[in-house]
Amino acid sequence: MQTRNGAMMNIFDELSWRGLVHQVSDTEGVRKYLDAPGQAMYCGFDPTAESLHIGNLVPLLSLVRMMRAGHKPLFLLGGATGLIGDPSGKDKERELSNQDAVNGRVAHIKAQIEAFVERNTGQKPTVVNNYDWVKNMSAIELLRDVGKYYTVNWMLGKDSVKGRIERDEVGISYTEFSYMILQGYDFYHLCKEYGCRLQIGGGDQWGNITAGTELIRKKAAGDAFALTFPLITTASGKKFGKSEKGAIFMSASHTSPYAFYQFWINTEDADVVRFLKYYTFLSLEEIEALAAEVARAPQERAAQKALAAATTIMVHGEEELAKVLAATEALFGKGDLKSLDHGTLAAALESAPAREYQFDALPDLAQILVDLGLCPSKGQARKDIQAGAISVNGDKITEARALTQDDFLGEVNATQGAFAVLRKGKKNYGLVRLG
RNA sequence: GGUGGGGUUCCCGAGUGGCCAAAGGGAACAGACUGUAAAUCUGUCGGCGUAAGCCUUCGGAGGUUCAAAUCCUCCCCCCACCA
Repeated sequence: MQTRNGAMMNIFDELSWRGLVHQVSDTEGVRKYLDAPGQAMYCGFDPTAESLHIGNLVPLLSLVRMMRAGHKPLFLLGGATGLIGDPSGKDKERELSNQDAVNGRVAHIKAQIEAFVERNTGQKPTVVNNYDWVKNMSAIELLRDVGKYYTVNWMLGKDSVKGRIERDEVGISYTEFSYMILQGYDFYHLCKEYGCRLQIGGGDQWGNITAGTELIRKKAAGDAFALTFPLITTASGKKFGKSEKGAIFMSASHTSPYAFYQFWINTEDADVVRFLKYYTFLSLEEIEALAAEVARAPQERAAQKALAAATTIMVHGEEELAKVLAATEALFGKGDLKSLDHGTLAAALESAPAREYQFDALPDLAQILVDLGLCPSKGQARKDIQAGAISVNGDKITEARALTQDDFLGEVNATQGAFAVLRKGKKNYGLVRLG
């Protein structure tokens, strides 16, 4: 990234104008640290699910930005810490995950990070797993070589712990209480092995990160830095990253590229410029131009399209984006659904729910809507039909009726392979096939 | 350990024997308007049923009653104050 006068911009300053810097332990120290190329920094990802979700995108992307700026970030997988459970931001004790599950998730997330980084930098990332250095640590080592550097008094002052102790009905187990010293040790370990002196993370990670900077200061007699990101919220106050259907995952098997794209394209005007800064590599100038577009012609949604395209390419690649755009054009374009090329239509609906029936054993429409997951119950389906929320092949229907031969598109004269497109509201599609 | 107050449908919260599938608000879904936005207005919001109606639900288990979210008994959990 360059400044307006052409000089290379310090990556720290870039993160600042993008609005990604929340807290820094030593602003000048961090800027200086990042001035020289080839510096190491890290961020941890605990394996709480099989796939990362877009809540992980800011930290992940920040490490990628570091890499693109010539640094050497470390992507840390919490194979060990994931077994303990981070109390940060949690108001009650977590169930322990079983080890096989954690190992499985670590493998998935590792592959995911590698693919993501290679797509966006052309280089292989350095992925480390804290299980590798924690698994053989003895209790004596932990207590003598790590625990001795932490006073309980200091630990009790951390928000993650304080919140749980003040509410005595929840409490905190010794296990979760110890989480911060493990994460602290990670930082120390990476400092020693890779010369890593900067850890970044979400706003709730401040306590854990400073547990590391403390340990490094005391044990290694050197400085280390902490940087956290702000909590991302939407203008209307909703949690970012959740659609009505749940979290938006980065893996195509958890959230289809189509759904992923749709999530971003639906970003509110009031959020879109901010999100372009957070979630794309676009420059300040490019983003300012898009902001001007939003002000001039909001109905064009140029910024939303740019945001959705950039994030989809970043996570799923160009090829997937092309497919998603074709599907979006087919489903939201001006044309008549029925006149669309059937191949295009079928491809567009690839990730929509689909059911196959025998023509002479077709259930009633309400049941089909329930089968497709478009409506939660037959009663609700009937109400939706009455409310005019349901359309068949793009034609709105207002009373319950059975699907007839005329409703099916595809090979004429053949019931085999023919299909009908059901839609609820503007955005929910389902496919009925005859088999 | 003592005393007092509670646990209601996704969330908050009203309801103290029939008029209760249960007020109101929020969330959610849909319709209108727009731009696959926001705001606003409208409708829906336990299940089955075209409907009449039936079934399931008010922390849990029993009981009283023609009838219980509402009364009684026991149990579980939470909150507040005191010790």
